[in-house]
Amino acid sequence: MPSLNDVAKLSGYSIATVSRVINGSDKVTPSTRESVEKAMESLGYLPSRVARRLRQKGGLRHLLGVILPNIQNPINAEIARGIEDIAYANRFAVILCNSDDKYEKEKFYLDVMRAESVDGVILPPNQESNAAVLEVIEKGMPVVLVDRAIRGVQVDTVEVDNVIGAKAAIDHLIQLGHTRIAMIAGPGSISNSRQRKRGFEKAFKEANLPIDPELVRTGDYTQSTGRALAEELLDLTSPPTAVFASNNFMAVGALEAIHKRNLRIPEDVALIGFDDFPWAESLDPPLSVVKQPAYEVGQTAAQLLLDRLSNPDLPISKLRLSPELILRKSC
Amino acid sequence: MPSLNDVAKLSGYSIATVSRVINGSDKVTPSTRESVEKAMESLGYLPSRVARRLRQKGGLRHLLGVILPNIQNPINAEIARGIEDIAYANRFAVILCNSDDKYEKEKFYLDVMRAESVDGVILPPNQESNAAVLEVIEKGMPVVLVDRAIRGVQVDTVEVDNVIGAKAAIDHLIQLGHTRIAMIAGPGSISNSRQRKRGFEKAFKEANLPIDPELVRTGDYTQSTGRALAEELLDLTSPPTAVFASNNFMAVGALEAIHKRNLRIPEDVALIGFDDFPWAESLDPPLSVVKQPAYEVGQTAAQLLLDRLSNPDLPISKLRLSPELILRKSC
DNA sequence: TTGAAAGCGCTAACAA
DNA sequence: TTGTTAGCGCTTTCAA
Repeated sequence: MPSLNDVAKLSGYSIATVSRVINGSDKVTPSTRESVEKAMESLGYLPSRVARRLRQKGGLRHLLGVILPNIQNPINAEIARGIEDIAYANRFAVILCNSDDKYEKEKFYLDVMRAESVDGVILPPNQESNAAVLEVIEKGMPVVLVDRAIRGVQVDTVEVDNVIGAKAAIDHLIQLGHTRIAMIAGPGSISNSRQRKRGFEKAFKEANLPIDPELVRTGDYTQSTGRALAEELLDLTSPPTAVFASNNFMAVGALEAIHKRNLRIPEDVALIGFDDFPWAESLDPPLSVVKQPAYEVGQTAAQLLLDRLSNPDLPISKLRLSPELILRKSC
Repeated sequence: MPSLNDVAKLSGYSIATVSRVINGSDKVTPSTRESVEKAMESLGYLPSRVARRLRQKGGLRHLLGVILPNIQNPINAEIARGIEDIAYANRFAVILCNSDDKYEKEKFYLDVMRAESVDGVILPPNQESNAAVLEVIEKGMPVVLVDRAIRGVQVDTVEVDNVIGAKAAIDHLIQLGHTRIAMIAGPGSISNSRQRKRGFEKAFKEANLPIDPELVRTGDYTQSTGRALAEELLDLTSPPTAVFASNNFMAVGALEAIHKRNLRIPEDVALIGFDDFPWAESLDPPLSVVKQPAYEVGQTAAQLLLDRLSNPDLPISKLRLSPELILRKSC
């Protein structure tokens, strides 16, 4: 790979002048610029981002770090895409990692981000990783939290209003006349999961309806626990007439369980899930969901990070985007 | 961020010695190692991957570049995950980019990869980008192609046997007694799409069945063209009794079109798609598909790249993994 | 076993 | 407007 030096030699100018041409300095004669550019062209020269990052301590490195639980979850893919589109528009590249919500992986990748001196990191922290995230923030790394919040620090955050989203779903179910509404909740260690449960409870409270603790089960956001817990629920002597699943995978699991028992949806059991996905419409029946604006979450987070990089003194933003209740045929 | 120098000062040794400790050289006294490690610990020192990449021209940079069309396609997410799991196991980080199959984006990201001096790049080339990909390969960058092949170079490639996969689907349909089988094909510019069409044709040929050109339509791998083309097909005076869609999105689009006309599946129209996805089982009816081993493709490609890095003289591998026909309820 | 010093490719301060 | 030079954090000879 040709270096600055090669270009300098070929063009007959110094490396400083070549550097100026690259960086678009206006202190270069047009004719100089032209011959330098010609030299770069003929060598197929490309400035090394690595050398640049090493040197230019103040400036932008044009590299973002993104750590998500699992890119195979459409919600994460949407967030990643939102981030990447903003990044690309600003000529940033993205190091994307999957943490599986495992502390060890998240810590490893956080270290990678530091070691790569990325400009900033976007991630949804989980409870266990808070310490590692906190440490990175304290070390001065710009961080934007998405989807999940963290306590004890002031840091840019883009969340979805999970309480409102869950409440809207339950409100609708109650309006439909349901009183025995089950919730397949997510892990208590994840803040969005706790919030969705709170929305569930709030809806009951406002409607002056009692919650049957037997109808509230906790899964781990996978399809298999969704199925298993729905089966438990349907086995109850007094089973629920409606089920609210706290994420996309568990909703599909619940759907499978209901089908397996040949129950009609929504006549025998109504079903509503949190998280929309490209095939929700084509399910049997088309699944009603609370749709989070995941793509916008990604976009907003990336923009927030970029803004912070160009202006570190900006006040901290804590954004909360609104989910949308999409009624299809399952309730 | 603390540097080598800081550690050297604190520990009282030179930067060379500290470097040796970091790199696990055996030419360091245990007691020296211990005090250096203590210094690193107390400073929270992390070697800069950037500086290391700049200096160490021969060695591994522990950074991979991956360029995929769109991470929101589950197939790409699976490939990405396969790559990442192998990368993580070997302590590599991954720069992941979405090209949207656009030449401009692919070129930009290819430049980024060079500029970041990644160890190697994994990508599915599209026809237009071949020149850019070829250039990168010629510049000496290790490249592994996935999913799509390229002509005119010897380069490591991991493909899926699309011809066999498509043929298996059509064979099955023919066995079921179908003769008017439609194909919703993908763009001719993408090699896997051409291969799937070839599989379709081959099945007809072997069965001594004529292909009605009216039943072969070309879409662009999106849900909307899948729907539109399926509608065209169903509007025919002599409509098909079975439809084969060349990818997941178009299959779902076709499913929607069939539902919209209240046709029964598979009684009125049988449907089979290429590409499996997490919700195919929960569709109405559960969708029969040709499943590509996308996760394995990713894993294999990453392993191939890692092998090549550690041994550049390895012979070129051209692997072709087998897809699997998964029969559910739609045919 | 350890250290001094060169240099990877670049930016930026200073000089001319 | 252009060039010289120091130095970013590291690895790697070469010497001690």
